Amino acid sequence: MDIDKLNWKILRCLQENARLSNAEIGRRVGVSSPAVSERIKKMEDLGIIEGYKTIVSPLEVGYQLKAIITLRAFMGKLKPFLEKVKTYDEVVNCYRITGDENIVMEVVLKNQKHMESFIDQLIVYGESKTQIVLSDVVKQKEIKSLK
Amino acid sequence: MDIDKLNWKILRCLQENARLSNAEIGRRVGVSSPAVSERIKKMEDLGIIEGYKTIVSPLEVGYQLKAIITLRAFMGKLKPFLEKVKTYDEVVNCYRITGDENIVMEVVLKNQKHMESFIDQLIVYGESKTQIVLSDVVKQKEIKSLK
DNA sequence: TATCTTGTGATTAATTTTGATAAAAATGCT
DNA sequence: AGCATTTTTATCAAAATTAATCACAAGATA
Repeated sequence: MDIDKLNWKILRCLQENARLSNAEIGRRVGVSSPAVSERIKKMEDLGIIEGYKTIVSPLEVGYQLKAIITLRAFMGKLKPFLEKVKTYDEVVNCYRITGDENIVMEVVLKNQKHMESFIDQLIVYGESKTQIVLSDVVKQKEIKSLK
Repeated sequence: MDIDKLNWKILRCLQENARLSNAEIGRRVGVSSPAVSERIKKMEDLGIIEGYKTIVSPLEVGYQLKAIITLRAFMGKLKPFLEKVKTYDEVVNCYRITGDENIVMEVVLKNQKHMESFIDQLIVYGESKTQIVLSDVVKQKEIKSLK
């Protein structure tokens, strides 16, 4: 598909605020609202748009800590972990990666005690390394059109 | 603020699909749409809701690679980097962390050449370590109410 | 020329917003 | 505790806005 200038303009609006109305987007990008609606639907169908998420502040809802945890899985333990990780409420992002470690996760935790018990759960799957997040430098930045 | 059962129900809807109408959310959680509207506005004002983002597929728009890059900043180079990183289109997430490395970033890249030139830019700020993302195991999972 | 795509404008249905009112919860006083 | 007052928050209804759908026109494609 051709993801043209107009679609990028629409995507820029939607990435910045997914709850904008089609009419408002249309006003901003200079096209009618049915056109916006149709283009959004098509981008959804094509998988360009994967979804619309609300960003909830972990701090405001009681998660005092954020951490990056990497895991070097034991022999035969990677696959079981890939299944198990989906059930952890604490894990907001998890990637399989190349290199020494197999997994990197972003997790939210209530407090030190919660962190301790969470890390304890990982022991059976491999060696984990925890790095506490001090601050968000860049958060959920939009994806830009490439030249 | 009391983030009660009803607000969590609303947040669950919004995290799953930020573009649901207030009326539809109201139907699902059993209140009128003005009630939903008012509660959402209050959660926005209080910073519980940080925003509404559209998730764009990096692959579908031409970014073939995703990577996790950590940076161990040179003496005096951390602060300049924290400013510079905001200007990088490739960086979709960036955290300052504890431990050996100071920074962990999630980046999207067009190809190997692009990766090479991006990593080259980092050399002046510190030692970087790059891990290619093989797959998303868990992506942007919603934040749950804690018991 | 014929066909396919995509935007516009119009119509109708649905939604949001606003203000008025009522119910519920919290607060204060005896 | 018991009761009245205040505050908060929900509902309802009307008006304004928006979304979905349609026919049709303008370009692009074959």
